[in-house]
Amino acid sequence: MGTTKRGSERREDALSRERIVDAAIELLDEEGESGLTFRSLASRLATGPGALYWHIANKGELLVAATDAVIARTVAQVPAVATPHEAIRGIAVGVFETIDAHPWVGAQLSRAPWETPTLRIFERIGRQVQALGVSGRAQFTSASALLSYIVGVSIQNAANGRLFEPSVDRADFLDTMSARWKQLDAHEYPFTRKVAAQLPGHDDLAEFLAGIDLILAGIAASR
Amino acid sequence: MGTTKRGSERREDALSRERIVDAAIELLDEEGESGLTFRSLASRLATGPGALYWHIANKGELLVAATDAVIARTVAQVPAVATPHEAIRGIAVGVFETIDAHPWVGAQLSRAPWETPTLRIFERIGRQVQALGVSGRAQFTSASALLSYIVGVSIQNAANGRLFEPSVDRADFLDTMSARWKQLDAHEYPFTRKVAAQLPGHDDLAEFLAGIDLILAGIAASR
DNA sequence: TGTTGTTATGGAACGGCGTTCCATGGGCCG
DNA sequence: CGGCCCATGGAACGCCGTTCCATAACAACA
Repeated sequence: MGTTKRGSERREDALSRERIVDAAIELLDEEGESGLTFRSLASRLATGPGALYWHIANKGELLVAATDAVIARTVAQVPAVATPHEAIRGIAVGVFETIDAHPWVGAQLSRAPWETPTLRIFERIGRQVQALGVSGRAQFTSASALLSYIVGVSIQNAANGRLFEPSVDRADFLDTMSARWKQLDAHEYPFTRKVAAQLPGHDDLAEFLAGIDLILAGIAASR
Repeated sequence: MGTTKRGSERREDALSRERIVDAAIELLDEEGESGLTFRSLASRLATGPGALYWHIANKGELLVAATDAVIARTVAQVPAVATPHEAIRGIAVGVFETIDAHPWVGAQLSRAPWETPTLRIFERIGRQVQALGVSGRAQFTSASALLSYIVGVSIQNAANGRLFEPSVDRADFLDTMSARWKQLDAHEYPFTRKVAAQLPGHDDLAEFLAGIDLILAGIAASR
């Protein structure tokens, strides 16, 4: 692996771990997860696949690095607010929107759990859980329940967006889904059929935050 | 695609969608997600890769079918209990244990959301939410919050199990993780470092159920 | 400035993947 | 018995991640 050393200026177009990771993020955002290959990445950087391996061990490491770069930016941008409750909502919204904008981040978070990206989120949540006054052992429980919920819902949400072509807009998508649910077997899926009617006009982010409030209410009730 | 027709008995070793899916499940359980290839599957069924495509459109469909078979078995085996609260815990435990035993099921659930397997779980949860007395619009919110939490935590848990070789046992795993967390930067990760001490002796399933109770407490509080 | 050794590059090649193609065989119906 | 369609399975295509290695760029020293 390469450690670019010395203050001396190497060639202008020199590769570096950072340049590679940035290009990978661009590629993932533009072409989706399947658009990132060592060949496409190399061609974007005007080099060959072999050269990349001097800076990065394998594709897994590349994906972790790309995810970490994106998540680090996210947690850094969460606005400071007055109450822990609001702060947790802020983190939740940040993660939700990040994964919505970069669906590959979600997939990566569940594929490689408890890597640095996950820990960044966990840490931010944990501090606020502490600030809520949750006692010792319950801090871990509360923080990891929130983490799992936030990441879990965000992934589901982002995956939904890719169920149909990007051209299909949100209202049409919900209508299609609702119609499909209504055609399910009446005996096997009574509940799903009933709530299908609620699907159009459904606000994912609001629903998500309502879930956060549910969990926070639970934490408060059992404090 | 093939529709095996007629009551007549075809050759003894005839392929069928069902035989293929069963063999795929075996392969996934024994060799993990990367162990399932059309070639390995064909050789287990003593045929060639091309023959499989008569019964199954592509690998995605195969994975959905395999996941659905496993999840269907799971929801069918959830024991009947007295209260909706207990019933939801029962479903949660069933899903948790299924994904723990078949980690590939978890990956698949988040990759292809709102396919039949997810709907099966959603339906069971929804009925119990209804039985809890949750009112109209809140039913959807509550059921999908529970679904996301249950699937999200189960996936994280199963992924943890694959972080190290299967030979490493659970206590060693938690010790290693705890040690790693304690070495994080003191200024950037104060919370994570503090709860690292709680990691050994940590009971994932109990923690998971505690989170369920948190959410149910929240649902009850806001009913 | 010339020489030497390390750092870094990038093209070629390897094995394996999902998928497609197509020549062939088994079983039913006229 | 002959024709036909369902079903089979092996070969081939184009891609992937990764490895290998010849060689270019650069730093240090004579």
